[in-house]
Amino acid sequence: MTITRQPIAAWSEVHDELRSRGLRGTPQRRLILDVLAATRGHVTGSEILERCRQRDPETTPSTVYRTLDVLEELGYLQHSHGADGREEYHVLPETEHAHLQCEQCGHSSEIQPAEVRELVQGIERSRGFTVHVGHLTIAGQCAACTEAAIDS
Amino acid sequence: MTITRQPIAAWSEVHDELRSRGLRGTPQRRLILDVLAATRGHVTGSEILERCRQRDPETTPSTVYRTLDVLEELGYLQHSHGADGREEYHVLPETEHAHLQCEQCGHSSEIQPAEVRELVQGIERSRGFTVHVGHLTIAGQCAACTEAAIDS
DNA sequence: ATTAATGCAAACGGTTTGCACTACT
DNA sequence: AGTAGTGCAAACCGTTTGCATTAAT
Repeated sequence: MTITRQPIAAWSEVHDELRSRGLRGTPQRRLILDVLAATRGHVTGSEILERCRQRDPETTPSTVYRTLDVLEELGYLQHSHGADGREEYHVLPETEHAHLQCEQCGHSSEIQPAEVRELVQGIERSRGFTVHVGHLTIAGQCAACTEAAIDS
Repeated sequence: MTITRQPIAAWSEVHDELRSRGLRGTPQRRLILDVLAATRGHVTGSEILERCRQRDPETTPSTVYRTLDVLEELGYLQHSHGADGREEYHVLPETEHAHLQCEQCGHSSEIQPAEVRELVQGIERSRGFTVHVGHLTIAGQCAACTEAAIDS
């Protein structure tokens, strides 16, 4: 017997959730939700736009960005900024995590909160500053690029 | 007797340094260097532009940004991205440090490397990832804004 | 004389806006 | 019918670029 987990995010329900809040379900939003359902981790706004356009070339930036705003207000997304300064959306309810972004190759990987807990707690204790772990991006050079640099 | 420390950055010498590298000293660059000399910590590119314009309204964006590029190449500046995604220049040779940026009020304060050393070393050990501490911005809510939120 | 740097003006890229129109409820 | 959402087109903002001109060496 195979144990199948629930899909991490119940994106199919979000559409209904919208309506129950007096907002509206539209084909455009359904498409955006579909794209998000097929997305893991983090994406930029323009990436979402592009993926929507692959499926429906008519997709408009304003609609996408406005919908992302709504979804963030409802708590389905969170955004932060990557090392290049672009808006980066985090698809929830994945565990909140920080990012490690290589400035050489641009690759971005996740760090679990446990790995940064000490830091976070230290800052919260000493500064009274509440850290948004999901908004934390640590830039630098990844192992692969470091090796490549040594080899050359 | 008063002990006066050397100015942290020898900005007055940078102009000469430029020339000794075959680059050129110009009044525009001198102005930018003056502005930088009067700057502590971090500034965005557009802030530098604005400050230059206060002194010389003729200042042109391209000149400023190009000069900042040059200065960064020479190692006098470093840039990262704030929580709002804008380019943030760090004036050196201040000690390299990370930033704490409040998403409510926008205020940004510095964290010394010592405070993040454990984190940094942990990541470097476990991931082989070289962290650029000077590029690290931790977002969240500062003590003042947290209090304000509680009071209301 | 050489060539780096400037200033202009235009383009960029991602994102946001105003507004008339459409379509969900 | 009422109002949320759409699409368009234009604006936005910080930043970047090409190119002819200027000026530092």
